[in-house]
Amino acid sequence: MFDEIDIHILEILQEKARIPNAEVARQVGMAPSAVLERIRKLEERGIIEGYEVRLNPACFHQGLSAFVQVESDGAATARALAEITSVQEVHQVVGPDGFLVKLRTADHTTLARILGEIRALEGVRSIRTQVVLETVKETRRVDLTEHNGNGRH
Amino acid sequence: MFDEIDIHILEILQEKARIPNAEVARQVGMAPSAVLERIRKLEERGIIEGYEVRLNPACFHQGLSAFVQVESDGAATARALAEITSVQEVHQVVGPDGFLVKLRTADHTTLARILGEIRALEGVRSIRTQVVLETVKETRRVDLTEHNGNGRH
DNA sequence: TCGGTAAAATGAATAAAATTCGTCCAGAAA
DNA sequence: TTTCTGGACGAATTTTATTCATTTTACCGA
Repeated sequence: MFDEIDIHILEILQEKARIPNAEVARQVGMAPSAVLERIRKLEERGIIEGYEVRLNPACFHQGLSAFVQVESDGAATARALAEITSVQEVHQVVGPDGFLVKLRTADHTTLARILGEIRALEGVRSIRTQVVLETVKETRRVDLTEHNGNGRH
Repeated sequence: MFDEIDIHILEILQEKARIPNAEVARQVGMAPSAVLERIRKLEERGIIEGYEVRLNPACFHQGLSAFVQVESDGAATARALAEITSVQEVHQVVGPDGFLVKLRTADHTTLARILGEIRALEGVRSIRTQVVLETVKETRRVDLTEHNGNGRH
């Protein structure tokens, strides 16, 4: 699927995605055109899903996070949850709780409103909310260190 | 803090962070140099925290997600949790559960090992694990639509 | 071992973008 | 009104992106 050079490129992009391709080429010691070709193929294969800017949520009145256990079944509920803009994540989990939802809102008032919305969704039997006091770690980085050794995948 | 043009720029970058600055300038109808200056200031002010590539976790043997409620107190536990590479998120939550941890591993075997590690951490009284069957939504995008009206912030 | 073949890397050439900087304009302050 | 300040502009220059013909590399079968 990919080799060590691809991994190296991905590591660089994972750190700073908006650096010029020529700089990536310099760091991996290859011609820019070759690196460009590799990145394109990684994109085509769906290994690279996209590039995004990481914003400081606190700057946008989005400082309050919460997790909600939604006891419900059925994909309809999941879809309805996913449509709420404050909802950042919806995971179907094993067990009676059904879905685990991650929220991000401005304040407690907004949180209360969103929780009301969720409770009112069809199929929702009960919810249990956990408000986040402090986020100690929050990354989405994929661990690439394991992939350095093997050539193919 | 920022105006509508900044919001517009951030919306564009949130969609596709690796597009050329000249293209951003075209879309917002300004000179590339002015857009560059704005982006720099957004970075300096910490509004833009960085740029990252979004990888497909399934391509890196990271297809299994789980949430773990770690009943514990003390920042030491949080720090220890954060150091585990499989741990993607550590949130201190209100209530007896202490910390909510998000994991990403290759398979059930690795998950079991990591859970053992967490259980063995000093100060951890009990853990409760929820394995993710399916992720319906997973985004980190900040909702910028609310910020279109007001000039200052 | 020896071609033969396909995928990938190179490097040159050109188009495009990034970056710098002097200048200008508008609004705030004196 | 005058001065000051912060952006925006646009020209000039450096750097990159992108394409493509050529070369290299790796692998396979005879």
